[in-house]
Amino acid sequence: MTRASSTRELYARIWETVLLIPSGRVASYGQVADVAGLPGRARLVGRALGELAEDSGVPWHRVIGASGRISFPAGTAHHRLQRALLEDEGVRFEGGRVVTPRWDPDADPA
DNA sequence: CTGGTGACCATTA
DNA sequence: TTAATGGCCACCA
Repeated sequence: MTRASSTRELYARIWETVLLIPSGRVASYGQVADVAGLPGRARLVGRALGELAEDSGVPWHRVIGASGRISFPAGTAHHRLQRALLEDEGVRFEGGRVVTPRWDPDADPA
């Protein structure tokens, strides 16, 4: 495998990982980083998602903070959109926190 | 080059 | 429970 990964390649790897998250499930930025083979690089995940085009098909909304909270400030359009998309998939919230179980990459490889 | 910023996170207090 | 701290590091002025 290639070792000298460019930032673009790392982004691609992150997007591929996010694509694996099943509908109705959520994963944290750090979790995505781990699965993508980039432990400790949670911030890179957020950066990679910010580069996505609207029609990318990557389910960016299934990625939330480790605390179970949406990372966009409450009240923003981004925040409302992400929450709406998740609720449409059956993800439940309680007190601004996701209570639906996290994605388990081992149990749900695809 | 330096310094600030941030869709983060685990730890500590 | 919240707040501060240190680590992470790509990107930008």
